[in-house]
Amino acid sequence: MREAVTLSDVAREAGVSPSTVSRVINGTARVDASKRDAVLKAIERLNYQPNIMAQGLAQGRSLTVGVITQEISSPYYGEMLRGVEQALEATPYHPIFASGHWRADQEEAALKVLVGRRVDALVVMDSSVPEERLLELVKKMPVVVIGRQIEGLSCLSIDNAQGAYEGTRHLIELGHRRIAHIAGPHSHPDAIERLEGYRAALQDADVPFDPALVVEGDYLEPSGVLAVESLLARGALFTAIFAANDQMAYGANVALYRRGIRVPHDVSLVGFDDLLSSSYFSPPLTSVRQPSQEMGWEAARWVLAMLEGKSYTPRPLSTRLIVRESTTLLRSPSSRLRLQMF
Amino acid sequence: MREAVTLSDVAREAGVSPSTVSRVINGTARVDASKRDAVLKAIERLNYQPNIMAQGLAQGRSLTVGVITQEISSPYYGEMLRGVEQALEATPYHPIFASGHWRADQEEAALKVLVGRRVDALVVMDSSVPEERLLELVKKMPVVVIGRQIEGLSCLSIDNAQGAYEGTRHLIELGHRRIAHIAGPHSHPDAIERLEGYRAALQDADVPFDPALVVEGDYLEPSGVLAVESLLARGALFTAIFAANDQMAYGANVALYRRGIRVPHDVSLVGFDDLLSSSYFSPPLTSVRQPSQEMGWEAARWVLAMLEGKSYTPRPLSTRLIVRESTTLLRSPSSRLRLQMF
DNA sequence: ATTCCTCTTGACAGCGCTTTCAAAATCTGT
DNA sequence: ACAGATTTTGAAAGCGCTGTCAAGAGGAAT
Repeated sequence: MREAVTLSDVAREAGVSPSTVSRVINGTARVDASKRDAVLKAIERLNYQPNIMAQGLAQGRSLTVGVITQEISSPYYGEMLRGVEQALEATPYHPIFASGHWRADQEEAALKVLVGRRVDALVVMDSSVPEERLLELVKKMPVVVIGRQIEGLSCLSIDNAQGAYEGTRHLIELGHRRIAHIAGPHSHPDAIERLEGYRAALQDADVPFDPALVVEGDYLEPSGVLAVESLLARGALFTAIFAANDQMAYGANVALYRRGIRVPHDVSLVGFDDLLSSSYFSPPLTSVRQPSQEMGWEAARWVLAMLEGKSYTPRPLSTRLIVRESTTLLRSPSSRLRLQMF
Repeated sequence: MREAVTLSDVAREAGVSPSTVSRVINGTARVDASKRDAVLKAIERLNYQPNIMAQGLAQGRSLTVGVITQEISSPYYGEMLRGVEQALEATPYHPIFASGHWRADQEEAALKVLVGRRVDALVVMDSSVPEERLLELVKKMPVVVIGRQIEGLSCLSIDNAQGAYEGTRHLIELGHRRIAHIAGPHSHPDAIERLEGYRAALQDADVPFDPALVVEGDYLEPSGVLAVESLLARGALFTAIFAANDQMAYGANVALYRRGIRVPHDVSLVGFDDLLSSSYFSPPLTSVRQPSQEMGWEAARWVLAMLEGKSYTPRPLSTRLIVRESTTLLRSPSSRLRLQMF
């Protein structure tokens, strides 16, 4: 483990003072061309890389942006993280991630770690920590919250109700009237909003809302399976399913497949998020696209702007229905009858 | 942005010297019980959190483990990252990620960033950087390489050939003889190994190897689509496909679906990796499981051990064929004929 | 009571860098 | 060539923490 070259090594090599080296590195003040050259050459020769921690200590910043996700391996967060990564790419900042696993206590622990590491700013995705905690943090550093609307904070989110409305309306337009909904956990505001969008679409089309067609999941695949199984078990009649996210739609799809119910032939299926993999699903999944990567990107740009004291107006983020092959026109009544048999 | 409490604040509050506070925090030396109490109380009262950067500077370490992935949003790396995260959870270390995007130059840039941030150790996944570069790094810090075997480095990888062998043999055992292979990029050693495993299985079963049945992809979904399309376009006859990874299998599946070729009815499909989502694929994908999360975990434990100067023997990592519903017995010749029509 | 030990404690010098501040160097105009 | 204005430069203090070192406090032993 050989010793790292320090700034004074460079200074000695270039025959100038450490201050001067610092100045050419940061461009903090003008330096005579000849000396600057010498310094740059020395840096090159010694292959010098500033010690970020020392810089941080001296300047009171870490060039680090903390990012709270709920689950780093989830495809949904993966896309957002990619967005954050991209936005930070050409800047001196680097992201550092920590996962909350949808649990307030774990998220709090994650926040502690990031704050302890002196991140300069924070991007919090789908937080489940109390509002006050975030409001407290925002006094210390720039914070952008994704997927939650909190007074007094910079928030970034999509119109979940609108997205769900469109997804549901699409099914209605295809002739479906008995549309089941696999909802997200009711502890998630976005899940509630999606449920509301679903209900609004039904209402606008004069389709009565049937609570028996709504099952709550937890946004993960297995809960989609369970949801369909429970619907089927209790003999619910439906010709379409609107799932509150793609992962549950995936689960629903397998459950249907297992029962020999074909998508979209027997049941149409709509998801929400439009994960990268959804276009490669079979059948390719109709889904309400949420611009996840862009959201990560916008959030990161936003905190960067705040760090520079600039103001920033994020581009409006909107959902868009992506129609693929998991939805189709409602078939003749006979098909509905067949379904009844399960 | 209120000022952070420092160690001296705590010292003043507790009526002791900074050294004593440091000793209490790190347990570096014994401290009189009464004073320790006072310090702990003061820490509590002021809600003090040590400045990691200052600690790092003073101790010459950053408590950070750098992780090079190729694409943070990829489900495959997501699982590994989760493993790393888990392994580091109860330690003072925290991971910091950077992506190489399968390009040596970008990976080099990512390495630079991590080294500049003074990571204490490095986990490198599927690196495409020259061997020498890694050998150079290992002189400076503990390094564990995943998915590549390099003399003189701590490497962690599965037996790709063996895995591919089993996946292919499974198809053979189901009666298939015309098995197409969607290979990974030949620049990846693992892709080569998988291709070899595929060939070995064919050979052991006396099935002649037909180069026309092998198409190269790039490990991403679209290339799976393309692969199938090109096989079909050139009139290749096959009753099964072994894809070098799940993502390409997903792509292949859609392409088949588009042509009305059913999996597994008309064509059996085997993937490699067994991504989390593969069990929710429809049909649920038969795949060669690679214990990605565990690999991330083992790699992280390994570097931790190295940091502590301990030796570590990673548990053997092996692949396992997970048979699901995308593969089935070869059907009567008639089905093969049907296929010919495409 | 005196000396010698052992523990506990605080002063202080860094870690590698930035950032005043004032001295040195250069340039202006006359 | 000289005073004054303007750059350019280096010395030095400090960012918050650790770790060495020696002084101070008690105890034990004589």
